[in-house]
Amino acid sequence: MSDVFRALADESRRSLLDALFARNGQSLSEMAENIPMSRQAVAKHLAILESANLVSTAWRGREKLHYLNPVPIGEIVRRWVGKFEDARVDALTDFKEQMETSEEKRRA
Amino acid sequence: MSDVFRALADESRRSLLDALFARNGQSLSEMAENIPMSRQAVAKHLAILESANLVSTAWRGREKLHYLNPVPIGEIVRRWVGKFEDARVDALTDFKEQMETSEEKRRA
DNA sequence: TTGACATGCAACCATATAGTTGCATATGAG
DNA sequence: CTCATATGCAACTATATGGTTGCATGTCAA
Repeated sequence: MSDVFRALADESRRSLLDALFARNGQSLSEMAENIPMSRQAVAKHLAILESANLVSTAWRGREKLHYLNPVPIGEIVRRWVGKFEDARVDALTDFKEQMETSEEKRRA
Repeated sequence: MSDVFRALADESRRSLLDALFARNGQSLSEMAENIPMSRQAVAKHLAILESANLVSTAWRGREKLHYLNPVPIGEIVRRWVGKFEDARVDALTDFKEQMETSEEKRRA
């Protein structure tokens, strides 16, 4: 999971995911053409996304095709983000109560 | 949004969020006691979380209390992650179709 | 007032990260 | 076969990041 968060932390990588979202199954050089970065840099980013399981790859001849794999993102949402989402109301309630308490203290 | 992703990328920061989830409204030194890191390092992490709007703070006397703010996480889920989640079936379908196509090519 | 406690600020360090360039290798086309 | 294309690998650089220590500032309590 840590790999997924770190992979998503970089803007370039997120735009690569966006590019695959717009058109799935692109080759490396194809993706490198549409981003102001060297092919090698793009290859590194894609390798990171691949090792985080956010993209899957398949060779077709000498081309390496890249496919979006949204499953890990969904897992993160369910396992980790969902926890905090559920806590929303309680957290805000706690916060307000705390503010009121300290307000009383201040006045006292 | 970029700030949120980068804030969540670090394991230490995620465990700080976990700590606040376990008990909301902790002070800096309180949080620093429960993590093998200097108080100053924890302060930096909390500042990053605060500027990403993942935690809110309130002063009570000389203590700075930290509160979980799950709203940005929810927004990211809806605006960005949700997009890829919705694409799941299509992406996998595209992938399979592509695999079959290349398989046919290979056999031909 | 004085001292202890909570936080802030700044300098510094080691390593990780994002990017580059150059060259090697493999595959498809003519 | 030969050449252009697609990717991989490796070395190198600059900057970002996560951490440290030391000292300054501010607030509560005796």
